[in-house]
Amino acid sequence: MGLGALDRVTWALRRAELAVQTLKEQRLRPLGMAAAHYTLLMSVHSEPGLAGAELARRLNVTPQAVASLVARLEGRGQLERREHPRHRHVQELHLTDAGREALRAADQVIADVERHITEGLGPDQSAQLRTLLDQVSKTVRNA
Amino acid sequence: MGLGALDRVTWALRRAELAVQTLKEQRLRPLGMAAAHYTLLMSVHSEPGLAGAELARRLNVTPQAVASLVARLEGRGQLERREHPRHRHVQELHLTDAGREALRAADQVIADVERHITEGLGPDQSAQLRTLLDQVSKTVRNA
DNA sequence: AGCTTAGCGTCAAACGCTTGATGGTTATGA
DNA sequence: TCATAACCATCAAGCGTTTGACGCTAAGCT
Repeated sequence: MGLGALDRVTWALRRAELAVQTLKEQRLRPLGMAAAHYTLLMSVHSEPGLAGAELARRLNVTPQAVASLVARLEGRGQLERREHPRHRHVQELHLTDAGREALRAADQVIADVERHITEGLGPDQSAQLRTLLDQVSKTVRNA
Repeated sequence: MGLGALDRVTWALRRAELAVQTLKEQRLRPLGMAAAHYTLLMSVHSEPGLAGAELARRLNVTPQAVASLVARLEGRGQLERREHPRHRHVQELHLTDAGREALRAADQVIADVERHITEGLGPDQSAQLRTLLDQVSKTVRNA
Protein backbone atom coordinates (compact mmCIF):
# COMPACT_ATOMS: atom_id res chain seq x y z
CA MET A 1 0.00 0.00 0.00
CA GLY A 2 1.02 3.58 -0.54
CA LEU A 3 0.73 5.46 2.72
CA GLY A 4 3.83 7.44 1.90
CA ALA A 5 3.34 10.35 4.24
CA LEU A 6 7.03 11.02 4.50
CA ASP A 7 7.37 13.17 1.43
CA ARG A 8 4.22 15.17 1.80
CA VAL A 9 4.21 18.94 1.78
CA THR A 10 2.43 19.13 5.11
CA TRP A 11 5.14 17.04 6.75
CA ALA A 12 7.85 19.27 5.40
CA LEU A 13 5.82 22.19 6.67
CA ARG A 14 5.52 20.67 10.12
CA ARG A 15 9.19 19.84 10.40
CA ALA A 16 10.29 23.28 9.25
CA GLU A 17 7.96 25.01 11.68
CA LEU A 18 9.10 22.79 14.52
CA ALA A 19 12.76 23.46 13.77
CA VAL A 20 12.28 27.22 13.58
CA GLN A 21 10.22 27.35 16.74
CA THR A 22 12.74 25.27 18.63
CA LEU A 23 15.56 27.55 17.55
CA LYS A 24 13.63 30.63 18.61
CA GLU A 25 12.97 29.10 21.99
CA GLN A 26 16.64 28.31 22.46
CA ARG A 27 17.76 31.80 21.52
CA LEU A 28 15.11 33.45 23.66
CA ARG A 29 15.87 31.36 26.73
CA PRO A 30 18.95 33.37 27.84
CA LEU A 31 16.73 36.45 27.93
CA GLY A 32 14.37 34.71 30.33
CA MET A 33 11.57 34.89 27.83
CA ALA A 34 9.50 32.16 26.21
CA ALA A 35 8.37 32.37 22.61
CA ALA A 36 4.78 32.71 23.74
CA HIS A 37 5.70 35.79 25.77
CA TYR A 38 7.41 37.34 22.78
CA THR A 39 4.42 36.66 20.58
CA LEU A 40 2.05 38.21 23.07
CA LEU A 41 4.19 41.32 23.58
CA MET A 42 4.57 41.76 19.85
CA SER A 43 0.84 41.43 19.31
CA VAL A 44 0.06 44.01 21.96
CA HIS A 45 2.70 46.27 20.47
CA SER A 46 1.25 46.11 16.98
CA GLU A 47 -2.30 46.57 18.22
CA PRO A 48 -2.36 48.27 21.59
CA GLY A 49 -5.45 48.52 23.69
CA LEU A 50 -7.30 45.41 22.61
CA ALA A 51 -8.95 43.01 25.02
CA GLY A 52 -7.66 39.63 26.12
CA ALA A 53 -10.39 37.70 24.36
CA GLU A 54 -9.76 39.55 21.13
CA LEU A 55 -6.07 38.85 21.46
CA ALA A 56 -6.80 35.18 22.03
CA ARG A 57 -8.58 34.97 18.69
CA ARG A 58 -5.67 36.45 16.79
CA LEU A 59 -3.23 34.03 18.37
CA ASN A 60 -5.54 31.03 17.95
CA VAL A 61 -5.50 30.16 21.62
CA THR A 62 -8.06 30.26 24.41
CA PRO A 63 -8.75 33.36 26.50
CA GLN A 64 -7.45 31.54 29.57
CA ALA A 65 -4.09 30.98 27.96
CA VAL A 66 -3.85 34.68 27.25
CA ALA A 67 -4.93 35.53 30.78
CA SER A 68 -2.22 33.28 32.16
CA LEU A 69 0.46 34.95 30.05
CA VAL A 70 -0.86 38.42 30.81
CA ALA A 71 -0.78 37.72 34.54
CA ARG A 72 2.83 36.68 34.33
CA LEU A 73 3.94 39.56 32.16
CA GLU A 74 2.02 41.99 34.34
CA GLY A 75 3.85 40.57 37.35
CA ARG A 76 7.11 41.41 35.62
CA GLY A 77 5.93 44.91 34.94
CA GLN A 78 6.11 44.51 31.18
CA LEU A 79 2.38 44.71 30.56
CA GLU A 80 -0.47 46.60 32.18
CA ARG A 81 -4.22 46.17 32.25
CA ARG A 82 -6.22 49.34 31.96
CA GLU A 83 -9.93 49.70 32.33
CA HIS A 84 -11.81 50.09 29.10
CA PRO A 85 -13.42 53.57 28.98
CA ARG A 86 -16.84 52.36 27.90
CA HIS A 87 -16.91 48.78 29.09
CA ARG A 88 -15.89 48.70 32.71
CA HIS A 89 -15.65 44.92 32.66
CA VAL A 90 -13.23 44.82 29.74
CA GLN A 91 -9.50 45.38 30.09
CA GLU A 92 -7.30 47.12 27.61
CA LEU A 93 -3.81 45.72 27.31
CA HIS A 94 -0.85 48.05 26.96
CA LEU A 95 2.92 47.72 27.07
CA THR A 96 4.92 49.43 29.77
CA ASP A 97 8.30 51.02 29.11
CA ALA A 98 9.96 47.93 30.55
CA GLY A 99 7.80 45.82 28.27
CA ARG A 100 8.88 47.81 25.23
CA GLU A 101 12.52 47.41 26.19
CA ALA A 102 12.15 43.66 26.73
CA LEU A 103 10.38 43.34 23.41
CA ARG A 104 13.11 45.26 21.67
CA ALA A 105 15.80 42.96 23.03
CA ALA A 106 13.81 39.86 22.18
CA ASP A 107 12.98 41.06 18.70
CA GLN A 108 16.65 41.56 18.01
CA VAL A 109 17.15 37.84 18.63
CA ILE A 110 14.14 36.85 16.55
CA ALA A 111 15.14 39.13 13.71
CA ASP A 112 18.53 37.47 13.75
CA VAL A 113 16.96 34.06 13.30
CA GLU A 114 14.81 35.40 10.50
CA ARG A 115 17.82 36.96 8.82
CA HIS A 116 19.75 33.72 9.02
CA ILE A 117 16.97 31.91 7.22
CA THR A 118 16.35 34.50 4.54
CA GLU A 119 20.06 34.76 3.81
CA GLY A 120 20.24 31.00 3.49
CA LEU A 121 17.46 31.12 0.93
CA GLY A 122 18.24 34.29 -0.92
CA PRO A 123 15.92 37.28 -1.31
CA ASP A 124 13.73 36.16 -4.18
CA GLN A 125 13.26 32.65 -2.85
CA SER A 126 12.38 34.03 0.56
CA ALA A 127 9.70 36.20 -0.97
CA GLN A 128 8.42 33.27 -2.95
CA LEU A 129 8.30 31.08 0.13
CA ARG A 130 6.25 33.67 1.94
CA THR A 131 3.87 33.90 -0.99
CA LEU A 132 3.42 30.15 -1.12
CA LEU A 133 2.87 29.90 2.62
CA ASP A 134 0.24 32.62 2.56
CA GLN A 135 -1.47 30.81 -0.26
CA VAL A 136 -1.51 27.63 1.79
CA SER A 137 -3.06 29.49 4.70
CA LYS A 138 -5.69 30.96 2.46
CA THR A 139 -6.45 27.63 0.81
CA VAL A 140 -6.82 25.88 4.13
CA ARG A 141 -8.86 28.60 5.75
CA ASN A 142 -11.81 28.10 3.44
CA ALA A 143 -11.60 24.33 3.17
CA MET B 1 10.86 51.66 15.47
CA GLY B 2 10.64 48.82 13.02
CA LEU B 3 9.57 45.74 14.87
CA GLY B 4 7.53 44.62 11.91
CA ALA B 5 7.19 40.98 12.71
CA LEU B 6 3.95 40.66 10.83
CA ASP B 7 5.38 40.12 7.40
CA ARG B 8 8.20 37.81 8.34
CA VAL B 9 8.67 34.45 6.73
CA THR B 10 8.66 32.65 10.06
CA TRP B 11 5.27 34.13 10.91
CA ALA B 12 3.82 33.01 7.62
CA LEU B 13 5.33 29.62 8.33
CA ARG B 14 3.76 29.48 11.77
CA ARG B 15 0.34 30.51 10.58
CA ALA B 16 0.32 28.07 7.70
CA GLU B 17 1.39 25.22 9.94
CA LEU B 18 -1.20 26.11 12.53
CA ALA B 19 -3.96 26.28 9.93
CA VAL B 20 -3.02 22.92 8.41
CA GLN B 21 -2.71 21.23 11.76
CA THR B 22 -6.06 22.58 12.91
CA LEU B 23 -7.74 21.34 9.77
CA LYS B 24 -6.23 17.89 10.17
CA GLU B 25 -7.41 17.75 13.75
CA GLN B 26 -10.93 18.71 12.71
CA ARG B 27 -11.08 16.13 9.97
CA LEU B 28 -9.61 13.41 12.16
CA ARG B 29 -11.95 14.08 15.07
CA PRO B 30 -14.95 12.19 13.61
CA LEU B 31 -12.75 9.12 13.40
CA GLY B 32 -12.00 9.39 17.09
CA MET B 33 -8.32 9.92 16.42
CA ALA B 34 -6.03 12.79 17.31
CA ALA B 35 -3.31 13.99 14.99
CA ALA B 36 -0.66 12.76 17.39
CA HIS B 37 -2.13 9.26 17.19
CA TYR B 38 -2.05 9.35 13.44
CA THR B 39 1.55 10.50 13.44
CA LEU B 40 2.57 7.74 15.79
CA LEU B 41 0.77 5.01 13.85
CA MET B 42 2.27 6.25 10.60
CA SER B 43 5.75 6.27 12.08
CA VAL B 44 5.40 2.74 13.37
CA HIS B 45 4.03 1.68 10.02
CA SER B 46 6.95 3.10 8.09
CA GLU B 47 9.51 1.69 10.50
CA PRO B 48 8.08 -1.27 12.38
CA GLY B 49 9.82 -2.76 15.35
CA LEU B 50 11.64 0.22 16.74
CA ALA B 51 11.69 1.13 20.41
CA GLY B 52 9.73 3.87 22.11
CA ALA B 53 12.78 5.98 22.87
CA GLU B 54 13.94 5.77 19.29
CA LEU B 55 10.51 6.75 18.10
CA ALA B 56 10.52 9.71 20.46
CA ARG B 57 13.68 11.03 18.83
CA ARG B 58 12.18 10.92 15.35
CA LEU B 59 9.07 12.76 16.48
CA ASN B 60 10.98 15.33 18.53
CA VAL B 61 9.12 14.56 21.71
CA THR B 62 10.04 12.93 25.02
CA PRO B 63 9.90 9.17 25.60
CA GLN B 64 7.13 9.71 28.13
CA ALA B 65 4.93 11.37 25.56
CA VAL B 66 5.40 8.37 23.30
CA ALA B 67 4.73 5.97 26.15
CA SER B 68 1.51 7.76 26.90
CA LEU B 69 0.34 7.54 23.31
CA VAL B 70 1.43 3.92 23.02
CA ALA B 71 -0.49 2.99 26.15
CA ARG B 72 -3.63 4.52 24.75
CA LEU B 73 -3.30 2.96 21.32
CA GLU B 74 -2.44 -0.39 22.86
CA GLY B 75 -5.61 -0.12 24.92
CA ARG B 76 -7.53 0.29 21.70
CA GLY B 77 -5.86 -2.75 20.22
CA GLN B 78 -4.25 -0.78 17.41
CA LEU B 79 -0.68 -1.21 18.60
CA GLU B 80 1.20 -3.95 20.35
CA ARG B 81 4.41 -4.09 22.36
CA ARG B 82 6.60 -7.09 21.70
CA GLU B 83 9.69 -8.08 23.56
CA HIS B 84 12.94 -7.31 21.80
CA PRO B 85 14.73 -10.55 20.94
CA ARG B 86 18.12 -9.46 22.28
CA HIS B 87 17.22 -6.81 24.85
CA ARG B 88 14.58 -8.17 27.12
CA HIS B 89 14.00 -4.74 28.59
CA VAL B 90 13.32 -3.09 25.24
CA GLN B 91 9.96 -3.22 23.52
CA GLU B 92 9.40 -3.43 19.82
CA LEU B 93 6.38 -1.55 18.56
CA HIS B 94 4.18 -3.11 15.89
CA LEU B 95 0.80 -2.38 14.36
CA THR B 96 -2.07 -4.77 14.78
CA ASP B 97 -4.54 -5.47 12.00
CA ALA B 98 -6.97 -3.08 13.64
CA GLY B 99 -4.19 -0.51 13.80
CA ARG B 100 -3.48 -0.89 10.11
CA GLU B 101 -7.15 -0.46 9.31
CA ALA B 102 -7.47 2.62 11.51
CA LEU B 103 -4.35 4.07 9.93
CA ARG B 104 -5.70 3.43 6.46
CA ALA B 105 -8.94 5.26 7.24
CA ALA B 106 -7.11 8.16 8.86
CA ASP B 107 -4.60 8.43 6.06
CA GLN B 108 -7.41 8.74 3.58
CA VAL B 109 -8.54 11.87 5.43
CA ILE B 110 -5.02 13.26 5.67
CA ALA B 111 -4.29 12.55 2.04
CA ASP B 112 -7.43 14.43 1.16
CA VAL B 113 -6.21 17.48 3.03
CA GLU B 114 -2.86 17.20 1.33
CA ARG B 115 -4.49 16.89 -2.05
CA HIS B 116 -6.63 19.94 -1.44
CA ILE B 117 -3.53 21.98 -0.71
CA THR B 118 -1.43 20.73 -3.60
CA GLU B 119 -4.29 21.23 -6.03
CA GLY B 120 -4.70 24.75 -4.75
CA LEU B 121 -1.04 25.40 -5.46
CA GLY B 122 -0.49 23.42 -8.59
CA PRO B 123 2.05 20.65 -9.07
CA ASP B 124 5.19 22.62 -9.75
CA GLN B 125 4.59 25.15 -7.02
CA SER B 126 3.88 22.35 -4.56
CA ALA B 127 7.19 20.75 -5.38
CA GLN B 128 8.92 24.08 -5.03
CA LEU B 129 7.30 24.72 -1.67
CA ARG B 130 8.52 21.39 -0.39
CA THR B 131 12.02 22.14 -1.61
CA LEU B 132 12.04 25.52 0.09
CA LEU B 133 10.70 24.08 3.34
CA ASP B 134 13.34 21.38 3.40
CA GLN B 135 15.97 24.00 2.82
CA VAL B 136 14.65 25.99 5.76
CA SER B 137 14.83 22.90 7.94
CA LYS B 138 18.38 22.26 6.86
CA THR B 139 19.43 25.84 7.38
CA VAL B 140 17.95 25.98 10.85
CA ARG B 141 19.28 22.61 11.91
CA ASN B 142 22.91 23.70 11.77
CA ALA B 143 22.41 27.23 13.05
C1' DA C 1 -38.45 50.75 30.53
C1' DG C 2 -37.62 45.77 30.77
C1' DC C 3 -35.96 41.61 28.68
C1' DT C 4 -33.12 38.99 25.91
C1' DT C 5 -28.81 38.23 23.68
C1' DA C 6 -23.91 38.58 23.15
C1' DG C 7 -19.40 39.31 24.85
C1' DC C 8 -15.57 39.49 28.41
C1' DG C 9 -13.16 37.75 32.41
C1' DT C 10 -12.49 34.21 35.81
C1' DC C 11 -12.72 29.88 38.56
C1' DA C 12 -12.31 24.76 38.70
C1' DA C 13 -11.19 20.39 36.75
C1' DA C 14 -8.99 17.47 33.31
C1' DC C 15 -5.57 16.56 29.95
C1' DG C 16 -1.03 16.27 27.75
C1' DC C 17 3.58 17.17 27.90
C1' DT C 18 8.16 18.15 30.10
C1' DT C 19 11.64 17.77 33.63
C1' DG C 20 13.99 15.06 37.03
C1' DA C 21 15.00 10.84 39.16
C1' DT C 22 14.95 5.55 39.69
C1' DG C 23 15.54 0.69 38.49
C1' DG C 24 16.72 -2.73 35.17
C1' DT C 25 19.39 -4.51 31.12
C1' DT C 26 23.05 -4.92 27.76
C1' DA C 27 27.50 -3.64 25.99
C1' DT C 28 32.37 -1.88 26.72
C1' DG C 29 36.96 -2.04 28.75
C1' DA C 30 40.43 -2.65 32.40
C1' DT D 1 35.78 -11.30 35.49
C1' DC D 2 34.08 -7.49 37.23
C1' DA D 3 33.10 -2.73 37.02
C1' DT D 4 31.74 1.14 34.50
C1' DA D 5 29.08 3.33 31.15
C1' DA D 6 25.10 3.61 28.04
C1' DC D 7 20.43 2.87 27.06
C1' DC D 8 15.53 1.85 27.78
C1' DA D 9 11.35 2.13 30.40
C1' DT D 10 8.80 3.91 34.20
C1' DC D 11 7.26 6.70 38.19
C1' DA D 12 6.37 11.23 40.38
C1' DA D 13 5.91 16.16 40.25
C1' DG D 14 5.25 20.54 37.93
C1' DC D 15 3.66 23.51 34.24
C1' DG D 16 0.81 25.27 30.56
C1' DT D 17 -3.22 24.64 28.05
C1' DT D 18 -7.99 23.26 26.97
C1' DT D 19 -12.79 22.40 28.23
C1' DG D 20 -16.86 23.62 30.78
C1' DA D 21 -19.33 26.59 33.74
C1' DC D 22 -20.47 30.90 36.16
C1' DG D 23 -21.10 35.95 37.14
C1' DC D 24 -20.93 40.40 35.21
C1' DT D 25 -21.53 44.23 31.86
C1' DA D 26 -23.18 46.54 27.66
C1' DA D 27 -26.02 46.60 23.52
C1' DG D 28 -30.27 45.29 20.74
C1' DC D 29 -35.25 44.37 20.53
C1' DT D 30 -40.27 44.47 21.77
